[in-house]
Amino acid sequence: MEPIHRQPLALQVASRIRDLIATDQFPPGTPLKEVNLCKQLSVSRTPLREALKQLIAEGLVEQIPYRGVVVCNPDQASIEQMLELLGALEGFAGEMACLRATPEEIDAIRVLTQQMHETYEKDERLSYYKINQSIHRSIVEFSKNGELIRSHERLNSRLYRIRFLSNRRTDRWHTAIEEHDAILRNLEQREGLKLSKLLREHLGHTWTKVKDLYDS
Amino acid sequence: MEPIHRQPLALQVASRIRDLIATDQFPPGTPLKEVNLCKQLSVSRTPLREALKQLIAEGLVEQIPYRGVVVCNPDQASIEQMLELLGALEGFAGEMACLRATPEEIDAIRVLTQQMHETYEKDERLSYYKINQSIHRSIVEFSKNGELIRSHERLNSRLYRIRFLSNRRTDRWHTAIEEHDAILRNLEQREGLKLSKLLREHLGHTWTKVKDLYDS
DNA sequence: TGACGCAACATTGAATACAATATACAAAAA
DNA sequence: TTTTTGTATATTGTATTCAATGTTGCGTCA
Repeated sequence: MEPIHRQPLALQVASRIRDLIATDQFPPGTPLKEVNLCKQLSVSRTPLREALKQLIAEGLVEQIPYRGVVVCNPDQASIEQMLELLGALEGFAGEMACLRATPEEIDAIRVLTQQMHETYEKDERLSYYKINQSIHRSIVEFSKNGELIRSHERLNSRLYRIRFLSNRRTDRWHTAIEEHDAILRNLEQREGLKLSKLLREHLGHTWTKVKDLYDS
Repeated sequence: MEPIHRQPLALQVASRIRDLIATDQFPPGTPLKEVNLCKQLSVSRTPLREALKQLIAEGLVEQIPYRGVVVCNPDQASIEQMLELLGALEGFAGEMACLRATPEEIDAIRVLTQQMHETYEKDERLSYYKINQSIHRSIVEFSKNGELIRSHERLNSRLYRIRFLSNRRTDRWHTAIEEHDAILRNLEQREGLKLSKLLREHLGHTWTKVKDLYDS
């Protein structure tokens, strides 16, 4: 039987703060002062500090001894590196997915890609963003490699905010959808190497979008 | 001037425990009881708990609520997945290193590979193991992608123990060295794709070695 | 004799208290 | 006026205390 999963306070606190960062309620640079947060979340310092330790390990916040932790503000260079790595991870995941995904799983991607087209027609940016995330996450899942899935998840969560912001830009939207069509096609035909290349390029384009955002 | 880097107690404790796990002094399954460890390391429970939280995030130990944390004992499947991912990471790193490594850096790999040959002649297993680790770590560093370097470092540390144990086996030692020669050659000629393939295969062979160890 | 329940113990989870360190501001000296 | 230094205050780092939960073992009852 499926065991009951408990949720220690520290874990709950951690995911709450993660969300606050992802949704830009704690924008980069925000100092996370322990006593303040304790009051806001109504927990004591111990679980809060344990939660912060997690976020530090994830690279979402950084700590300076005796000076507290602040929300990370990755510079252009490290965002580029993160996206480069994300591309490598997704590319590899795609390669594995071509070997291991079931036909039903590929169907699911087909459905999502179709839905993505619909959001484009209706000009629904938020839905588009979420479906896009789903597709990428699904492909990674279909690699059937738990370690890869976790690594991708962690890195992706650090990029969530910045990609969300860059999603506002409307240029390249159409191209992105075409790329997704190509991704689907290559997955269907289990063309691992081509799919891998496509996914890496796809993420590369994301970087140029983000870069524009920064430069403007 | 170079600032003095402070090392909060929790960090020091974390790396100490990491070492104890890597060197098999805390073999898989060892329960890490807080009060015991506190006495052994002469720290109080708070920094110890924060250190454990880090190790949990790294996947080196696992926690069951109200029942403590134990050293992870990855099964064959997850070791295979970890090595698969490690291969992907190193493969990608090799590709990038071909683009970004300086001639001096490639020289360094040449020296290390030469030293590796010497350890083989002298039958020095431990030195061989360490030089091997250095080479792989260096290639990853030469990718000049900090995120990639950190991801690799973390995953590699989780595999340190198991690879150390499998290093005892003497078969395949010679082949491994030949592979390293090929790796060096392709790096020298900046053949990114070939190098990537080689590194992935190299890690794949590691998996068969580990698997033998488990099966026997 | 075996199973159930209760109680004592062990261990972790959370909160609070205390110590160490950094920062800011003001006062004094050059 | 500027620089320096000392002190007050805020904040994090660490230790200790208290509470909640899980486990074990013994005794009792069927």
